[in-house]
Amino acid sequence: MEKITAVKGMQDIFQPEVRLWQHIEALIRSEMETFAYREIRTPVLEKTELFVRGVGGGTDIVKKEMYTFSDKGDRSVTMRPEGTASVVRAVNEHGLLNAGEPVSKYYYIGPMFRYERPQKGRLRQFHQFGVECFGSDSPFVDAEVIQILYNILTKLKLSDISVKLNSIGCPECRPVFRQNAEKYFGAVKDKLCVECNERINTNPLRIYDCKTPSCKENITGAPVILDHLCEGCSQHFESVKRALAQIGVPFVIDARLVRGLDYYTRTAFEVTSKHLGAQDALGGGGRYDDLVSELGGQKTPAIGFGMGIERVVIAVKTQNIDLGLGSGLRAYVVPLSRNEAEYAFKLLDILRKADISAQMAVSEKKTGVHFKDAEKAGADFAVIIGEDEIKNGTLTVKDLRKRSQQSVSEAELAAYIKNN
RNA sequence: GCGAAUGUAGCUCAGUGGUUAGAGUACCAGAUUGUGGAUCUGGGCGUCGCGGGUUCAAAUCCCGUCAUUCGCCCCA
Repeated sequence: MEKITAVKGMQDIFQPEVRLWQHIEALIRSEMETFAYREIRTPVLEKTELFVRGVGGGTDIVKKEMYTFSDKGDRSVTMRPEGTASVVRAVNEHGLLNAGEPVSKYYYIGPMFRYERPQKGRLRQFHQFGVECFGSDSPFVDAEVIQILYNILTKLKLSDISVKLNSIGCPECRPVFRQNAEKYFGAVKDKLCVECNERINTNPLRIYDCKTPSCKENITGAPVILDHLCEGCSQHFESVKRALAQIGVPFVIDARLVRGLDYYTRTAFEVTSKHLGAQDALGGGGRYDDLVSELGGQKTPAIGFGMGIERVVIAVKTQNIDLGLGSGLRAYVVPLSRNEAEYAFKLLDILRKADISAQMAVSEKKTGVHFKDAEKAGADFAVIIGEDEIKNGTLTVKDLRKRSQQSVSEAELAAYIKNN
């Protein structure tokens, strides 16, 4: 029989790593609580049209990376490649932005799908934590959103992360920049790579982060978007910088930072880590003041980001960060022979009813092996019941970390374990 | 979509034409018949990714295929 394996680019997450996932998720939820964001859960499957219009028909995501297929009613559907479009759709569909709230703040955690060639930190099914804040164009909201991402990564004890910040302007100032850029790059056209030559007309911003050496050389001296910001965008950008400085979020200006999705305006940011591979962004996002209206809602300013959970996991693991995540198992109950098994099962129940995570040895083994098993299971204590214990009416509780043991009565057992 | 590397024991890997394919580690048993991070002794472990070809003989060479990994691209 041929073994059935997981689909390419999709992976199983299990112990001990799943512990880290749970920790990250719990941290996200508590952080969202303090920042007053509420969870939103949207379907994994959406009408294809949503992403074509939302993400942008010109992006690689839409052009070649979507899991798109026809359902039995011959409707084209797509497994979501990112979260923002879905949230905007949901929010429009249910009129959530008309509920009278000053701002509507949502977050989500869930799987995303992109049909790409897998490599380190890049999968076909990956998980994103994302935040979307609707209804305000205040720079404080930009700062708040960036702070959320920064806080979470910092609370995971990640070092060597850097927050990159840029403004890519708005529909008002971008055309001017575009003209200048086209003029500049047009002049040095033959020194740029093939792809960049295409970018001159399609998306000149992308030339700025091209890695081809000859392109890099010719970028020096090229017009920079930051010099072309209109009065409004410029002031906004300055305010965001001041707000970040005020709350102690360190950042660097990266005039070459561009985001791959079409919908961004003004603020663009990204957090990178040195501990990943070529895919070094842990998360990124920006402002999208026109997306809500482009998807049929009222004109609503908004900003958000997405964070790749797999990448955060990689970063935490390669930095060997100790987050103090144990197995969670406290007690391992060991009946030394069949004669004590029933009593052991009763003890197990006592512990569990006291909300103590407990497990019981179910096969007869040498005592030494039981201790090994208990350690392997990650238990803090082994509770031994043998002939002697039955005779004396006590239990032997061994602290596997301290390697010490003590006689404890049945009545004291739960309290003893809780207190040690 | 393009480029490169790698697929041998649960894990990490050695073995580049010649008997029954090895090591470390992990596992199991015992030394230690009720006490786990040490030592020693013994033990099991394999469709050598899959399919085909060359050869007296293939884990080893050739072709194909699949998978994984890393990079390009792109992005989380």
